[in-house]
Amino acid sequence: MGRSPCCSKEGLNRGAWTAQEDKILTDYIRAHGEGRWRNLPKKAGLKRCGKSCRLRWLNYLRPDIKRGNISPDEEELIIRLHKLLGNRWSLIAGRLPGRTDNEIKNYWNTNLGKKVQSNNQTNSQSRDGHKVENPKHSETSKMSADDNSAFESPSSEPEHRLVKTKALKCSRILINPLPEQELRRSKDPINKDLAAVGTGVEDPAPTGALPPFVGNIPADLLIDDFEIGEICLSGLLNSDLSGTGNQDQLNSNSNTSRDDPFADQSQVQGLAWAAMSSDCAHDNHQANAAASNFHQAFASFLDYNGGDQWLWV
DNA sequence: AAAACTCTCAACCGCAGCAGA
DNA sequence: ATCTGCTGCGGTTGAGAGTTT
Repeated sequence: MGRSPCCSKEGLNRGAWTAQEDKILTDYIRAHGEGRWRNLPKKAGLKRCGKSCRLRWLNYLRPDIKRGNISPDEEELIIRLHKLLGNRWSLIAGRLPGRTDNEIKNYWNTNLGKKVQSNNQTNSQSRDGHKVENPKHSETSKMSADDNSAFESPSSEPEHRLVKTKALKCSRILINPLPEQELRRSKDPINKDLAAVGTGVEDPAPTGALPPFVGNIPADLLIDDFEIGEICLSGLLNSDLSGTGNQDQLNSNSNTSRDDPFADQSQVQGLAWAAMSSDCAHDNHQANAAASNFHQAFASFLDYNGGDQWLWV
């Protein structure tokens, strides 16, 4: 039983691509666009499986691809992102324009994994005065995507970062920046606009008429087409993850922050800002109002989604 | 010079998620 | 609700290049 193979392997070329195959594929995609990979080889006249074409295009032929020469900045970002996300190579690649998940994965496995591992060992040695064997971290490059050890700090000190372990695509977000009664009272068109902050979509249904909850979702948080992981990452990446700076601030809030991940208002506002595209927030007043409401609404949203998909790292 | 060994990275594989029927 | 097909992801492999002995 099982699934049928993605394509018949018979009569297909395998292994390294030739320059001619590259040209055929590139020309075809330029003419017809990406996608429909399964039918692409037949239509383009390539003796390759669709999957192979997709991979070749995404990892090698795409015009916007940077190849090689990963800069120290990029390297540092990869390390930080890997600490946050583990082996979520596609998410990491998404933060590095022009880099592919495959390239980053390879780079990690051949360079950074070893580097990070040796740094951890050095830290362990210097901290404890002797070498400490840490099997989990000695296997960094072989970690599976589900291995939560990727989120563990080399230190035994608890850190307090919240990471969504699974990417979550949202379809709509509406942040109601004012108490419901106020909105009902107000006929001010600005307030009407405010009700749509964060959506980038057409005027929603009259916000004052919204029920307190839509299903289990608080009515003041409806979400439109963005990745929750993106929001969190934006906030987190704008902070110093190296264990100083904002990290200290986070730690100092740890008593409350474990129960309420966004107890730190500045973090909340950062997240809210990340969630709102500039074309949605018409001025600072709106943005601030939305940001403060985002706090409560997002916390409710987290509860709604169940805490089990969120990890403290 | 050449055999042995190591490293790099493009490509492959299997699985999971999603959408549409 | 279930099935099917497509796409995307992460782990793994292996050919070829580079280095060492």
